Amino acid sequence: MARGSFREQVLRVREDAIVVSVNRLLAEKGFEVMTVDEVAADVGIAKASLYKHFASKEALAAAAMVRLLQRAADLVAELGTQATTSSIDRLKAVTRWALDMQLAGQMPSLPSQNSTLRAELMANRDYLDLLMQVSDRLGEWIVDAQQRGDINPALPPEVVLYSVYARACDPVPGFLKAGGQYADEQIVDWVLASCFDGLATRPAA
Amino acid sequence: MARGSFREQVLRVREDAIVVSVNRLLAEKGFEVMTVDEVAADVGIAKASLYKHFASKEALAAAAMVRLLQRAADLVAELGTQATTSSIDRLKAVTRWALDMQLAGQMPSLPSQNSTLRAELMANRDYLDLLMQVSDRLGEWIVDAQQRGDINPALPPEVVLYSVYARACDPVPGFLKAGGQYADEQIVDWVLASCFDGLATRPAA
DNA sequence: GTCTATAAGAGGATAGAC
DNA sequence: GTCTATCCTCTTATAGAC
Repeated sequence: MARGSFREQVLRVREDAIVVSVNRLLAEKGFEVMTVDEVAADVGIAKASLYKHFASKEALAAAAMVRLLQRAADLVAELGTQATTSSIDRLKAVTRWALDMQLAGQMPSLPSQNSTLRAELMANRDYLDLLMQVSDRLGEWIVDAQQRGDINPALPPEVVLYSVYARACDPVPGFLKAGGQYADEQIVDWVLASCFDGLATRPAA
Repeated sequence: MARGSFREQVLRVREDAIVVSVNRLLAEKGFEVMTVDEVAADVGIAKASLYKHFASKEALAAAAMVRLLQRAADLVAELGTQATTSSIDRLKAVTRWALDMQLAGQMPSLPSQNSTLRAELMANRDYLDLLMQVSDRLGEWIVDAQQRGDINPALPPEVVLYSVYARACDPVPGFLKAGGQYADEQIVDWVLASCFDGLATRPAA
């Protein structure tokens, strides 16, 4: 990918700073509560300047979501190169990454409910392409893990895939962190364990 | 509890109709996207009349949340009378109820993020009392189930409690229902299984 | 492309008649 | 308590100078 002229590079850096701010604010307040004024203030530029870079508040948020999915796709690609890592461990690694992001306040909350953002995302080719790319790869790992006996074959791969995605907006880590008595790593371990091993006691192998 | 005069009974019925509408709209769109105009239109009265019953949009939503918690408390109390039901089965029954409510479009989405509603709820005694009442009872069952070897004793009861609560806003059932190829009961069974037994294969007992 | 200033409109809340 | 009509704030988005 060509870097373009110096001006274009400056532009990309600025837009990246905007998207980083949007990502953080989305994680903190969600799309509806976040205002464009806040974004402008956080970035340190005038609101009108924001609209020179992004056509709407939805486009602003969509850019953050695409960036997030790009990071997920990068992680998935990297895990795919590690021939020694099993599918189940790859799935756990992705889930752990999502939980880490969430606890670091960098996981924008997905709009599962009615929202103008949802409509924008469903019409965004970059977003949909990345989502499918990641989902396909995770789907392969899930099926492989089921064949190897590491994931319950009674569950449709769809159920497993959605369960992994759902960790990104799981309120449990936030509740535990709000309590203030556990370290982030401890929280992630517990949530990971409850997700893959369940709440019930495991029978002896 | 006294029923009061006829006028007061009519009032209660009307307010209940309002709260039912609010509950459904909260489940459908969430607090931020829901508008008071929509509520008024759905109930079939003027917006100003709504404000004779409830002081604000937050109070409106809080009433719906209190009603939801009241139902949860009723269910928990009823389960508590069934001496033959084990703690783990009681916990599963509560979780199943939450999933049923969600699939029926009657589970208002909890405001885990920044929201004026959250502040209102944290100042609402009815809400907090009910929440503590339900949490205490669920907590007892969790500890008992751990002692009986039905719930993983390595998990703090807090983690288990939050995991049960989190099923109320789990996006997985909604995703599966949106796919349209599974019956509601099937979806609930899968989500329940993944919650208590985990995604990983269970070793032979 | 960045700014200041402002348009345009949605949505929460209320006035006042009945 | 219910209505119609209105107020007013907040927020998205843009106009126009530089």
